[in-house]
Amino acid sequence: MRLTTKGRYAVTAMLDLAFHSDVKPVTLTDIAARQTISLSYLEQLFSRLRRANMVKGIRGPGGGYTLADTADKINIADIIAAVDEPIDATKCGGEANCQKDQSCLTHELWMGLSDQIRDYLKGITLAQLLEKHHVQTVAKRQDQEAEQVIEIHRHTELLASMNE
Amino acid sequence: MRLTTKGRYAVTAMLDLAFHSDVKPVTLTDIAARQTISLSYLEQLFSRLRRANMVKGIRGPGGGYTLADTADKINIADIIAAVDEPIDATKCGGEANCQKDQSCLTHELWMGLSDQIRDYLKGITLAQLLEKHHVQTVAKRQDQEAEQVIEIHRHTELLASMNE
DNA sequence: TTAAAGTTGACTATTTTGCTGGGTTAAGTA
DNA sequence: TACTTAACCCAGCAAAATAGTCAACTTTAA
Repeated sequence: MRLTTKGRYAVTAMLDLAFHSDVKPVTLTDIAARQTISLSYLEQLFSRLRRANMVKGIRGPGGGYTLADTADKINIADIIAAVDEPIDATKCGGEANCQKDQSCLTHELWMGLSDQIRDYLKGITLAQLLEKHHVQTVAKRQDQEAEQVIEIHRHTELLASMNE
Repeated sequence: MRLTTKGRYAVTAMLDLAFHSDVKPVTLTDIAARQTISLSYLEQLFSRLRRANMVKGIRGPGGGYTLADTADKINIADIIAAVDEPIDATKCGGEANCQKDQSCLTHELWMGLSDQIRDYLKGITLAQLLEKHHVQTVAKRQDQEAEQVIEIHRHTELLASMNE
């Protein structure tokens, strides 16, 4: 279990999704605007999230992403695991330096600790995070911000189409 | 609080140190041999650990490193914090993208989670890890292995000196 | 004094991050 | 049917982090 900015992005995006996907699918473009994450990077992350069956992609107009399950059944550990490479057998597995399994056992020590953190994060769901008060206030604020951005975007598009 | 291989190396090395430093200071060379971590990388890590007052360096022959405090007073969170860069103000702090503090509040959500993990790891000490049975068995096995390596090392040195 | 050990800094290679930009494909809508 | 909107899928790239190398220097026990 690693904890990096990549995982943070994924959790943030999933939380945004959980907050907005009740009514209709949410486009990555919207999430990108609200959370100021690049669209292409979001695509990469959601590609993994989709393959891990955390979200469902719906194509075409009116499409977007929805959670594959209810928010109370999606935990943080699974989100992070979905976007992170498994650290698979870093030096072990093969013969490499590790003579037989000796050095690998050292890793197991860390893994034990790592497992405990994983268990801890498994106990936290998106639903629990949504309940937090400040998450709601921030999300609402971001909605308002994003509307302005989309407004400007539409305006720009309009001007562009007039110049053609 | 990030969790990467860097932090894992540091925790592993500190645990090795805690296990061996009762009698006399432990050299990085020994830790490197036992834990198969490159000596130079260990030097970098211990440079930070020393500046964070986690360990004491003792120079000269018979020198090495010892814990700066007893094993029951050194927790995992502090070890990781010592070797990791603080993620200081990634995008926030300055004006950058974050309009005023809006986006920064999103980070606070994650930081809350991050703080909880930190608190959790603060509750785990080196002494607690040492008590675990399999840690002791592995450590002993590594001692035996390392002796063989040192044996071979001495043998090679001897041959080298004979060729001069 | 001298050699063993720690200490420091600069430098390199590799991997991971985060991102850009180019497409293709599926599904609604005019 | 044509067009649009979105997901999906690549290939590559720059910056950062990771992991390690090398060389010089300092301290101190023997």
